[in-house]
Amino acid sequence: MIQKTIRIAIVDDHEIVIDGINALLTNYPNFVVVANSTSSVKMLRLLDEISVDILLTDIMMPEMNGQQLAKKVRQQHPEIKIIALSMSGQGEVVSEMINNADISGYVLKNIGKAELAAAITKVANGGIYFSEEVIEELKIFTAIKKENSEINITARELEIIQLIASDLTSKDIASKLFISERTVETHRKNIFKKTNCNSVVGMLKYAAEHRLI
Amino acid sequence: MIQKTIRIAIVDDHEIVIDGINALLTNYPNFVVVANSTSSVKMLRLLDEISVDILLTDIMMPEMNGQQLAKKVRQQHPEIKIIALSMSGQGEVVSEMINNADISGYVLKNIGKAELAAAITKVANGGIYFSEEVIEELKIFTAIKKENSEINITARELEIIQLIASDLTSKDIASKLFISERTVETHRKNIFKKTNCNSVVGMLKYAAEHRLI
DNA sequence: CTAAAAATACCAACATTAAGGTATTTTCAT
DNA sequence: ATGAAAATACCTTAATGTTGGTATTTTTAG
Repeated sequence: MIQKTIRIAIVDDHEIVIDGINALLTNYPNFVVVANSTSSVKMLRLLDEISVDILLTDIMMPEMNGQQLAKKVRQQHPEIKIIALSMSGQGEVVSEMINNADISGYVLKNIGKAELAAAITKVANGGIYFSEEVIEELKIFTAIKKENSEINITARELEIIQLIASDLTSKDIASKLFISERTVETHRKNIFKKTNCNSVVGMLKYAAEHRLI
Repeated sequence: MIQKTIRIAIVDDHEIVIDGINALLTNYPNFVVVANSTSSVKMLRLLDEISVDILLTDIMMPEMNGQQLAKKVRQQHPEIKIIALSMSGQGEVVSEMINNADISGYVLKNIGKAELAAAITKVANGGIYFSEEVIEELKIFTAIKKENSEINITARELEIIQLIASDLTSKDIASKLFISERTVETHRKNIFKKTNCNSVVGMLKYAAEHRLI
């Protein structure tokens, strides 16, 4: 298999990480890093001028985060393949990146030389690459999502949950939503039944676990 | 000022970061990186064999975290100066590192070449170096600590708070602690008064803000 | 040792919540 | 337009929580 040169751009708000990736990639002659930036905004401008095959981007960054950057890049430069390179790999973020920013890969920063090279090569050849841990997180997130949709908390109930979580009494909630206290009580009751709880604390835990608050 | 060579060891569970720091430091001829490891346990063994002036260590690591490593290094090699290099710089961790592991510096990973070099030089010459952001976090943490000590939640009350937070009723707590329900109610009352709350949710928020749970 | 702080326990009275109902009105998709 | 789902509202009873007390024992610091 003939390997043509793969042009890589790197965005990460930590200079150390950029230097690290560069150092990792110098061992591979068919990779060439053509752009580096600690600012996602600057990178977006750079991509208008430079021809790039693969964008390696961090997720948590100031100004513009990885999700926003990825979406813009997909719009403005659909030929560029994106690999997210993050510390955590939270299922929610991964899911959003896949569904809304159409990324081709997602790896964690504890990645080694060989794995990173493999990921880049695979994505450059039109494939996808997701680290083991990322896939795990995604599975967990998908399971939570599924459970949420099965339990089917209505929008109004969600609103009530969030108001309870912000320390309002039933009376407060009733007057805030211009409904009767009885109604709030009914919603409470239904929420408790649906979430299988018998106290506010339990409900809040449920809500936190299911990313409702 | 004559600069003698400074021997540096680097521990970070992310290969990328190690490579990055190495890359940053190659510009400075009086720094020499004598040891690298992605494992804190391995680094501890390495330090028995190699002579090192400065240990740059991550905080969040598997097996043995930065705090534990720093404490052991202080005991076994008191001549080695330690600089923590972390993503977040949470006040609590910083405080613990200073008070229990006697570190000489704490910088964040968004640090640039010049600042890292300055930090290492300063510490190598017997000084200390803490990033601006770290000092800020430390101030916030100290303020919370002070507020905590002023409000003076007793150990028993803290225990009750944590049991409430884990979704136990007063009755449950009473039987768990082998005390009367009345006593639990009294503790509850006192906690609410001290924290200026009038609901469990408010109390939990207070507890979360003040790092009690 | 002693005084202060903390933990313990109880009472009364009122407020709120939980859990069981039933039932009407809106909203929304077919 | 119509039937199902959601939101609305009310009732009752038992349980739990809140708030005001008082008071004894244990621990701890000076």
